[in-house]
Amino acid sequence: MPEGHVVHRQAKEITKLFGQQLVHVDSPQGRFSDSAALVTGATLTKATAQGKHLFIGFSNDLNIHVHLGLYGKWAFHSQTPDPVGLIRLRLITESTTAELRGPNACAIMTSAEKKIMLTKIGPDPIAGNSPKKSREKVLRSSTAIGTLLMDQRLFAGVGNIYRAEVLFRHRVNPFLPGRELDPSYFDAMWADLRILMKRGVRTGRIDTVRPEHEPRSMKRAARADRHGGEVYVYRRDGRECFVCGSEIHMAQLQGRNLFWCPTCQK
DNA sequence: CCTCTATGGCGAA
DNA sequence: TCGCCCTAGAGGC
Repeated sequence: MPEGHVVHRQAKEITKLFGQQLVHVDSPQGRFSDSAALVTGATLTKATAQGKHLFIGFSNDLNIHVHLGLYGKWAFHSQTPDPVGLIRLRLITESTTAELRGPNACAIMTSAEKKIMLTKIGPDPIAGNSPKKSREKVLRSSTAIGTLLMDQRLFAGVGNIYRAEVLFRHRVNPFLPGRELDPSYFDAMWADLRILMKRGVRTGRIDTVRPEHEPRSMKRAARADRHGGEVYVYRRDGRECFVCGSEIHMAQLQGRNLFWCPTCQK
């Protein structure tokens, strides 16, 4: 259940474990069997990420496109375990096995098809893509900035946690229409997303709390919310804001839970 | 054991 | 806006 930083980590991991090797590809579950047959035995060249999309490239110009959605998961093993549960896709060498369960998307595509898909995904802060077009669209839009931040054509790889946290860190109200956002705030938030998400790629967790706001009562080693890091507002509804002490609020926005501090983010 | 929830996104209505 | 995809952990009984 990843945001973009996790997918970038997985791309690096798959490249490290399988890159430039002949890989056996199969689908114990069966749903990917026909496609797996098209790449099994070929050399896996490199895995790359754009936003939350993963592309696993093979020497025969085919790619496996994976999107984990809410439930998808990769598991890596140093042996080949007997398949347990529904495994959509396996990558197997003599020394390593990767198992993919529950992805939203898992499909074969040519490099030409991959290229078309990439044009639809939008700029990724981790990849260092230019936010110019996103900036123009956001600053013209009547849609709430909290909704725009979840639009993968504008902010590829940003998910519900980074959305809530970047808005808090810049004290921006989630319901503010994009066109009422001061342009300097767009630039500051994009730059901040780059920092936060690249840190997430390194550490594998989402940490957004500045040192001066860290709650004193908690030992550093003991801190870590359920998502694996320490945050200001995500899933902290009903608890005290680290900055002002107000109660963190939660509301539904476009079917997703939104968290913010009504005092800090007026 | 059961129910609820989730870091996502698609397509139908 | 809703249902669905489809998995696993948390929490209640």
